Amino acid sequence: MTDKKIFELHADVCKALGHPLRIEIIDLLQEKEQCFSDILNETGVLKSNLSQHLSVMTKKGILKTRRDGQSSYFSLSSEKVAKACLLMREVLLENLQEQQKILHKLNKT
Amino acid sequence: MTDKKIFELHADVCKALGHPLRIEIIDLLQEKEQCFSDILNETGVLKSNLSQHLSVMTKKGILKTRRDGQSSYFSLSSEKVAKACLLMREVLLENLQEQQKILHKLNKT
DNA sequence: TTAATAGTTTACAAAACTATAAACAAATAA
DNA sequence: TTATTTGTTTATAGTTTTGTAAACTATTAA
Repeated sequence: MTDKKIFELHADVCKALGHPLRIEIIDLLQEKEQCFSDILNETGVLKSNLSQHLSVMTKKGILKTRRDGQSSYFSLSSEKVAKACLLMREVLLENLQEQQKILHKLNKT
Repeated sequence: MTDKKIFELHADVCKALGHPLRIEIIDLLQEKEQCFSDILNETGVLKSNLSQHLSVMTKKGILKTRRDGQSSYFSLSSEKVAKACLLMREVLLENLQEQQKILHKLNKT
């Protein structure tokens, strides 16, 4: 497989995390598998919209899904997804702190 | 800060990784800081396009940039960016292997 | 069988993203 | 100063993503 193809697929995986609702879903799934209706209640979006976002993440290999009777269950495909997501959160929080520091310094002068 | 806002900012950081060229750039910067023209030579895109993509990542706190004379230098803002990116790459590669296994099984039957 | 529940898929308009080209700005060289 | 190099910004057209609504499928209940 060419590097170019790897970059595309890698970007696709990252892109699958690049939406606020999908980040919220990843957060919900950190602890344990959840069923569709629970995620629906928790997030409060339209069911069609939720289904689409879950589908995006499942297709890119971020989530696993299984059906049990009438319910669909979703979970993180790998511990690594959770870890990567946590690292990105930390990068964000560190940047926010950095910005706060700069603002604080500006206020002092 | 509300959870909703955190999800948005977190998604923004992830989204900043969600493009093949930007993944390629992250790869280039793993080892060490690089200047604009080196990245330009390595990637072979238009300079305006490269500048835009570098700007996206810098604005979202993925990259740091500094100017030295005529040259601009870019580097990863944090070791955590590299680690998160590596984890996502591993998720991708594991998924690809999984798909290969399934294909292999199908061919056997 | 018929109705109800739980999700998924499709269609489509609005919004966001991307690549190209052209204009622009800053630093160095002539 | 004027020209050149290095990179940034802006404008724009084409593409992709997104949210809503409606149609659809599969499972369970009556």
